[in-house]
Amino acid sequence: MNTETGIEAPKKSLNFIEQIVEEDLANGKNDKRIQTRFPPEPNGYLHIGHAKAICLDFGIARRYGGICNLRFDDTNPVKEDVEYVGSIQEDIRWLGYQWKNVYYASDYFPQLWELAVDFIKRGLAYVDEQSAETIARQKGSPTLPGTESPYRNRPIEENLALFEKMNAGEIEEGAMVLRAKIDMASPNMHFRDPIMYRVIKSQPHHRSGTTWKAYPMYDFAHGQSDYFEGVTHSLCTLEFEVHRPLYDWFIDQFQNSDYRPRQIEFNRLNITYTVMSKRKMLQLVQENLVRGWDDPRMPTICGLRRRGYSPEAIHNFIDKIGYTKYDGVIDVGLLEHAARESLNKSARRVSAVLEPLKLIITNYPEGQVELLATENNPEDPTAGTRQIEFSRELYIEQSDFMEDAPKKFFRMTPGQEVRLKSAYIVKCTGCKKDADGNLIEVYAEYDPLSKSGSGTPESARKVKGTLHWVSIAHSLPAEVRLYDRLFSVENPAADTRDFRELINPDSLRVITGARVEASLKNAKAFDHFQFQRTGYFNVDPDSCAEKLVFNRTVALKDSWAKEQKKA
RNA sequence: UGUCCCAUGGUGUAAUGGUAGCACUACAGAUUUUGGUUCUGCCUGUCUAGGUUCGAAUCCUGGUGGGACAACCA
Repeated sequence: MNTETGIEAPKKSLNFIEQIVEEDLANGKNDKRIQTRFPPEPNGYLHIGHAKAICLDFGIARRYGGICNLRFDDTNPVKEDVEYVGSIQEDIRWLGYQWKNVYYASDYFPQLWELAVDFIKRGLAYVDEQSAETIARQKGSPTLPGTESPYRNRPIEENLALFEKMNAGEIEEGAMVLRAKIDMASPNMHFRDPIMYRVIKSQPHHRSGTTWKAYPMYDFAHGQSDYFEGVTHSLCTLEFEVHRPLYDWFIDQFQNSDYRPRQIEFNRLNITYTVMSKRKMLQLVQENLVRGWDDPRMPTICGLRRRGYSPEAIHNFIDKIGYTKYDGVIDVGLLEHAARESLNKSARRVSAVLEPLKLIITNYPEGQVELLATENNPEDPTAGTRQIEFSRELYIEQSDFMEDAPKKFFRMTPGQEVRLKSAYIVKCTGCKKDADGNLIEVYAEYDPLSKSGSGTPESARKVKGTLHWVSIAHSLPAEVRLYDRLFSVENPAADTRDFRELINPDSLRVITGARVEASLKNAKAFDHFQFQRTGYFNVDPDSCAEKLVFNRTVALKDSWAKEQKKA
């Protein structure tokens, strides 16, 4: 998949929604028009679950030559904020999609009002002035029918007058609502005279200000908005399945042509070791349990972006998980795999030593500096090479040295040869410790004939291990942030404990003393790299010339670590 | 003692009445100047009981298990 040009990868089989769309097309439904919409409520940042919906909504339109509009579902001024409108648009664009039009449900307030008035005039709606508690009680339960409101058969003129008052500011919040007159005994709870309008006076609307005091509810606004816009396929998640009969009912009351939008529900995205609810994410942010909506541990689009995920990685992931009606939980390993798959092809390989240990090449001339050529990306022949500095004093990774090593330890240990990546083969000769037995430095001798790429028999020698390194004098200090899963249990949502108690205390580990190669000096925010043998990293926006800051997107697979765990 | 939805290896997803396949994971091996990548091999699956059919993962019925619905949220 190429998100830049919008070319989708060829697919072997259709998901159930694509099948419906193709059938509709084959049957000439809606004049063979395909129109979808992405309808976020501007009350939070988009997350990977939204990305799944975005890929479907925009993807269907793109694939079948239709259009997809962005519609902000802003019918509740209490919860919504302009703050989110911009970030939502930015995230959609970043994913590689462009909407045909931007709409706001609030743009339809006049039309919806007219429609509601029409419902009243036709005896399909009434103003109820009971309290929320009373209305809830009368609703019955899923197994018990409800009872009718005493206001249910109010004269039409009275309903019209009260509805006007609701919007004129003459009625207090909670004092009156407009309800559809359907069936209080319906086995579907949503048919028990659902609320169409409520009064909100405490908060101005982010777009319409104080023009309106009565605001439509989701069930009355959403389907009608779809209808006004000409949506043909209204795709949403499974929890709206029970709403569909009501969605259809409202439209049945006024539609006057063959056209009608069709709601289709698919499964929500759940991923192990994270939470996908806006409410919980908001809590994480507000209670400073993470550093913001774009904290790299968050499953938000901006968090994943800051973490170093590419749009391609997210598309790869979404393609792998598919769309069904089965409500499962995706292994976060699949998301990580998608990141590696994408970054492996694109990330420039660089040397970075996270936990430095001094290595002295005792037979290398003091003061000498050599420039060595090294590949930028072995997976991409067009990526070319660059020069790196080699000298007598280097840093290697602490974990790459062991004084008493097991047989399978193919790294630096006294008496064993290893290759220094793109440089020489060296043989460890010993190490030095302080009075407390702490390792200070390691010594090795290099084989001058073994220079990488020199073509000598010595350079072609088979050596078990290859280590990454940086020249001390030429390396740059850096802060490196290592992330792990935010939660320590697979499914925080299913846990009985408060989700905040389940946060992984080691989800962020900051390394301040890392050393990286000189070529990273001018790396810019969001540039991504592979730190050789370690993982994929990108430059955090906190980074500056004085202090480079990197985020670990995802570690490389590590079969040595696996081996050690077994032991 | 309601309505609606769902059930295929550990996870996710195909097969639309005709050989249960793919991806991830795990495991084993080959290659490798990243213990990465790549390649090969391999384990594991149709919730259950009936029925229809020459033939059922697929259609029907009953069970079992899971989920959604009782906001003046979306």
